[in-house]
Amino acid sequence: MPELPEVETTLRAIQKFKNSTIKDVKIHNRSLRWKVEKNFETSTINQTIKNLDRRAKYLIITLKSTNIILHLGMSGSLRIAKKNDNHFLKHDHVEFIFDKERIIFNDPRRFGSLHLAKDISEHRLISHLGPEPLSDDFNDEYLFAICKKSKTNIKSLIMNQKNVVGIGNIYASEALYLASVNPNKIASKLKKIDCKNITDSSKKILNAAIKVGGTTLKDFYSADGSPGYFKFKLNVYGREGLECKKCKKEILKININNRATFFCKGCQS
DNA sequence: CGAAAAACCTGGCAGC
DNA sequence: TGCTGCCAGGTTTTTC
Repeated sequence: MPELPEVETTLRAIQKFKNSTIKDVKIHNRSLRWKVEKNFETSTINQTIKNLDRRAKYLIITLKSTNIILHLGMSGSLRIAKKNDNHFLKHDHVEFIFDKERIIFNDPRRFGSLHLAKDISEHRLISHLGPEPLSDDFNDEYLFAICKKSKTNIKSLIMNQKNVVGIGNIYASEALYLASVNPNKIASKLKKIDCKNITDSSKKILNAAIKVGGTTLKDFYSADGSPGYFKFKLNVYGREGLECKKCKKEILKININNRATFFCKGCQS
């Protein structure tokens, strides 16, 4: 479900818990992507949240003596409920309970994860990650240097979190469409101007998606319950067989690395 | 070594 | 209705 804009939307919805104290933690199912460690509850209960942040698609909740690293995986979401509202949904795996409210982690496919880490940047899930796509570090010079020495296609390259974080399957197709670059193009054959178009387009598409609360395809809702509206602005994703909004040619669907990939055969030839 | 494929899970939907 | 097979927004691990 969540790529960078959806995680960012979720972060903004739970920012209000800064300076709140976690009164209780209930874990109904520890079997997420990895087993939640045994001391998770004792390390987090009665701790005050000092800060909430995002790195790549990870939510970072900083407590006094440790950090919670939360990943939503493919199908995870957070929702905020009143403390006394006992409405329980299937796949509600973890509850963080505060004075008056609860944050509930729901994840049907259980690809999400929860970890504790004293030092975030040293953690094995974080340490190898590339630059944030919205930062100045993700620019044409940087991307061009990586592309030059890569034999893989450009879509796989920008989805590889070692190269740049936060771009998943939907926004990879969308960014390359906006940049007029064919997703199957071998990275080393790209010109500098292509890289400039790709970095610019990525930032543009991610910012636009964040602005409207992410993309709701099936089941993404922000923690405050509102849906993402970006699906109405998708240019190629899920539009196979329809005509391109720019050149009127057909939008095609192909497989790259076993992932659905959409592009216009006119403007991305 | 890098790149491709399999693996982790469940649910929804198309087709029979 | 119910079964089967395929597909799904991510990332690590295994295989080639």
